[in-house]
Amino acid sequence: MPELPEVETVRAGLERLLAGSVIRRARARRADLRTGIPDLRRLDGRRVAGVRRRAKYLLIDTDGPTILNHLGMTGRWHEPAGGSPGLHDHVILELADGRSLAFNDARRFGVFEFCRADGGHDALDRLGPEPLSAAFAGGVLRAAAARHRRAPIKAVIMDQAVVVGVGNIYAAESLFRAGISPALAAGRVRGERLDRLAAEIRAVLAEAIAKGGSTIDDYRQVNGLSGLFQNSFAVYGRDGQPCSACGTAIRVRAIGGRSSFWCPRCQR
DNA sequence: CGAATCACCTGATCGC
DNA sequence: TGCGATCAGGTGATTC
Repeated sequence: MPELPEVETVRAGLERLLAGSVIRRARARRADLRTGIPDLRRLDGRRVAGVRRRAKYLLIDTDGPTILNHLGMTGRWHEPAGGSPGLHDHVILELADGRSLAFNDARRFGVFEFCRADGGHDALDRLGPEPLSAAFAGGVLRAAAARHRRAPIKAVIMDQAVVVGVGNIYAAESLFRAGISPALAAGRVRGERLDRLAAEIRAVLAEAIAKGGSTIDDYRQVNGLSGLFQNSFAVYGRDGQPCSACGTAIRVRAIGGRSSFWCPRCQR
């Protein structure tokens, strides 16, 4: 579900709601999600310093532990109606001012753990550069394509060890903008085209953040609103519809086990 | 080693 | 209307 733009939008919303607030009582309503949930009593009485993002992970800093949270496919943060938890509200943060926040995750592919304040955690150790940082320089995709030359280019840009934050939607959209077929072996994409692809990844992610992410089904901002970028999709979910650039029908096929949408004329 | 497949879990949707 | 099959935005373990 949530890729970098959605996680960044949730980060901003959580920051607005939580920064400076004191957690009166934090509790998990089940023992685990994708991984075990630690004893959240360590958060009781702690003040939230801020909310950061690394890749698709949220890091919620307090004057005690730092929370490491991944939204998985269906994770959402929201303020429960009437303050009482609903179906799939797995973690409840009751704040000293009377508000409460819930982490809801129907499929339980999410993560709710602690990590070191410096970000030390197994899940964070092998992540590639942030796509919107200077570390995502020209050579990153060239090196990755050389290393994974037989893999489809779409699988390479979705590999979180290569560059973080790109999931199935933004992989499809950035490949369309770069004019590259998602199934093309990475080793057969010329260096200049990889540089163009890196630029399009940055552009599409930045545009999507500006629109509050993409809402297909589950994803919501913390304030409950949908994102808007789904209205800007060129190919994702548009199989059979005419390409906005050339009119050719958009196609869909599984690549690397994921549905992949592309224009067979614009993308080679 | 790299690349492909499977497994985790619930819910929405589709075809019959 | 009912029901089983299929699929969904992610990630990590396993298999080839």
